[in-house]
Amino acid sequence: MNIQKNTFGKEEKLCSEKDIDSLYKTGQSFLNFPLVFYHLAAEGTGASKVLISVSKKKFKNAVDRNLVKRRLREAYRLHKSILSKVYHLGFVYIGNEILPYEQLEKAMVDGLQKIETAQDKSE
RNA sequence: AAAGCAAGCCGACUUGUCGCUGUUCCGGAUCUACGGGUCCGGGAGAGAGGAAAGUCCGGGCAGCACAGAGCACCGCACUUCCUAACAUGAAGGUCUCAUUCGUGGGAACGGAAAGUGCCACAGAAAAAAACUACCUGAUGCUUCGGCGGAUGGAAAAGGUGAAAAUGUGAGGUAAGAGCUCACAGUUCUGUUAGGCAACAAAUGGAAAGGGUAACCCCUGCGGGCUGAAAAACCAAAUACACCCCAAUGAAACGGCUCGUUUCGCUUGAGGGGAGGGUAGGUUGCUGGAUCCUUACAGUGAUGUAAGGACUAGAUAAAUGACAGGAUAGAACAGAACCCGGCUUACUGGCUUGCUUUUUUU
Repeated sequence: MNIQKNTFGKEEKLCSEKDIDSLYKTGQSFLNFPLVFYHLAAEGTGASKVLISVSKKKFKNAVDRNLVKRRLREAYRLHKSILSKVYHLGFVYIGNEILPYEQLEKAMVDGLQKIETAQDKSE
């Protein structure tokens, strides 16, 4: 059990168009199948903000997109304590099939750890 | 009992842990114009569908447009009814296809006697039909027996075709013909009894030169355009244009003056005001042609009355993850302003009706 609560409220979601633009243009990215991670160190305090994207091209039905997004959100919620700083993050799902939660969780953990080490190096 | 067909209904359970979005209550902090608002913590309770989908029709609602009328364009087209409205709704009629003869499906169901066009192939001819064969038999020729076939008649026969001028029989005729008659069929129409009506039965009269309106067209009825990314409100920084104040000017170089350069003096440095409304926020937004139950009316769609209920309101978009139990890793699938209908997708199950087979009485 973490001391910190594993919440995921509205203030942890990346909504502003400006922030999304800057994340895609100036942020760094890498692939950890089935996810592409975008990350950018954010200023200020508070919680990291997260953007989750599942393409309409890959999943035609809204139900399928929602399922994948929910699983990704759950995986992030349970493992976000890996991050030590404040970031703007973007997760883009590029798989062609709906993967079980176990695989998504593993990919999420690896990805978050990579972000952490990459940011340490750049500083 | 099993199988098949049709119609209708249900559309998924439960325990624990963590988590998400509204509502409401309690406590604390903070702001206040004392109405309340914001934030934090905790409790309670609520939280996707029968199709939420496709966006195919119709309406509410909103904005814009709008004297009136006509044309064009688009849609609809048997009858009556229901409805806020529509029909692709209900009930019925007609035609048509299938049939186990019970019934079920389909209809692109106003007009071809307003006009135009078209009717492949075949056929003489596809709309005012003469090819063969039939009747008539001029002039001419003749061995006086006839030969020949102009002209005209004729839709009865042949063959072609999806379709050839209503069918059969009789009379009639030069040969024929609805030319006449009998029976039958088609269209229009009068009367009588049925039905609100479409229609349909009997009976009388009239007419008949085909199909195609899913070629154009004609007739009748309806339709303003755009959709919640509509619309209303609040509104920071930067930039933009406007108004006001403002001049023997301003800025750069320079320690200062002169000077030089640039800008301004109709085009405005600087200050102020008031705009529009981009990021974002609030309203729209969920109490409604609402849902449930019962009774009554109706064949039915549906309507009326009474009682009860409040039942998502998100904004990158809330229902998930893990572990366990029950046949079990359960189909199609996720609200986005709201409602009525239609269409399409589908797991498992239930109910009703009909048919067939078997068993029992």
